[in-house]
Amino acid sequence: MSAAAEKAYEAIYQSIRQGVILPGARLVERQLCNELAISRTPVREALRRLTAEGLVENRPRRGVVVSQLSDADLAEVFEVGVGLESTVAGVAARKSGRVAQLVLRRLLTNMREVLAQEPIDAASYASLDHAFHMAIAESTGNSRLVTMLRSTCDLRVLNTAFGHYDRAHYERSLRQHETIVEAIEAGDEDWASSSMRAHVLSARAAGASRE
Amino acid sequence: MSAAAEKAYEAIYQSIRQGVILPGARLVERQLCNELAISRTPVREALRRLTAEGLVENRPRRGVVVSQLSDADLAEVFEVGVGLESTVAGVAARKSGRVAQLVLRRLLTNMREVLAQEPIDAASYASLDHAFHMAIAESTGNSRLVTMLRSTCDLRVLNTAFGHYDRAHYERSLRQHETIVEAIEAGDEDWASSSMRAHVLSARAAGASRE
DNA sequence: AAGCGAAAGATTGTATACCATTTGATTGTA
DNA sequence: TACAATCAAATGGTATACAATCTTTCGCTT
Repeated sequence: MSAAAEKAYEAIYQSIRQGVILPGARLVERQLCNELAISRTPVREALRRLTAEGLVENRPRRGVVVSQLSDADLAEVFEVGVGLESTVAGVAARKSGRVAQLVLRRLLTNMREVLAQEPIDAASYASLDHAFHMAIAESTGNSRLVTMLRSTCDLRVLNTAFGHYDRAHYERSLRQHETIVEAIEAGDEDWASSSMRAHVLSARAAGASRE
Repeated sequence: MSAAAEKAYEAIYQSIRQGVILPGARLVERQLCNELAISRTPVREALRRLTAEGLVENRPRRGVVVSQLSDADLAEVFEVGVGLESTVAGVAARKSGRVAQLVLRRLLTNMREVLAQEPIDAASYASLDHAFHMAIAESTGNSRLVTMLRSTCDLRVLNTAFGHYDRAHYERSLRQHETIVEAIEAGDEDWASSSMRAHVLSARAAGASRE
């Protein structure tokens, strides 16, 4: 994907991630063309890529809309996440190198700083959490795991989940992250895998408790 | 994706799946247009979708080629597959319905028929194996699991793996399939998950033994 | 003869024009 | 007033034309 198409993808992607475009909003091709000063072809290409990644949905002949995460969708994401994340953590324990582990440590430090504030900046924590999980995935050196995790470990998912977190939830989340890093550094596959599994399941439980 | 684009996608997809177009082959847009009697726009759309799914690779300004599965790729696929497939089987044990289970039984019967022949038709078995794993994924009702499994449970992967199977390997594979179905029918999540995990790991071992 | 370079051809990337379908409004009728 | 039919505007789908870049080939120089 090159120049114009990449530009369109980045622009739309960031707009969705940062909430400039809200879920349910319709994306009109010609409108995006005007805003980005490019033609429809690369815009369409970007939209198709976003469709493949699940950020938008394509209703044939009716345009694309930013996808909403229904409760059913969240359930699906967690169902996938439990298995995928624990696999990722296990592989990371076997394969991650020293530099990747330093990145994880750095992210833990940043998370602690966010939780030291009052009130807690949920968006910042979500962003760090996302970076944390993706960093673990990247440390496996398995590009397929990275790609798959990207679609489940979505910032919108995290923001939705964290929307109902209280301070205790955040602090538990941080402690779990610390444990996961410890397990990875120890190279203990089972420990890493299990603690990640527990982490995801507790996040699901915290999210579900709002119902 | 509609009409022409869908037609292009199906045509190219099937050509790759059925080996009409071999890995490494270059796909030239205008050429595909002539064969399919449509314009470049839908052809390009199909190619981008195939790129997203990993069947082809896109070298900017240099066209797309059918992706080759290197040994490293196979290792990645199995690394993902071990976790993903066992998750899928576990969910299927919890959620799959009667009709889905009948489909699985039917596939087992077909596999037995293929193995009753001499020599074994590897392509037929690979096709059934693919259908079997996808059927389990679909029985979970989780569209994200289905999408993800599609990219790991690729026919080319299976054909590569089965390329070195002997009769004993095939028969072991069938027995494992039978066990998995039994576990799913029993609604036993752990059993289904574990037996699927064992199944994938033994397939990996059988493939690796050729080195 | 071998190697380098430039030009021509091929191919992808982008823009735009045209067609088909959907959507929404307007008008006429019950 | 409510409803339906029809027409117009909007919008996505497709085709094609143009631009940028890569590849190959042919010719020149050493």
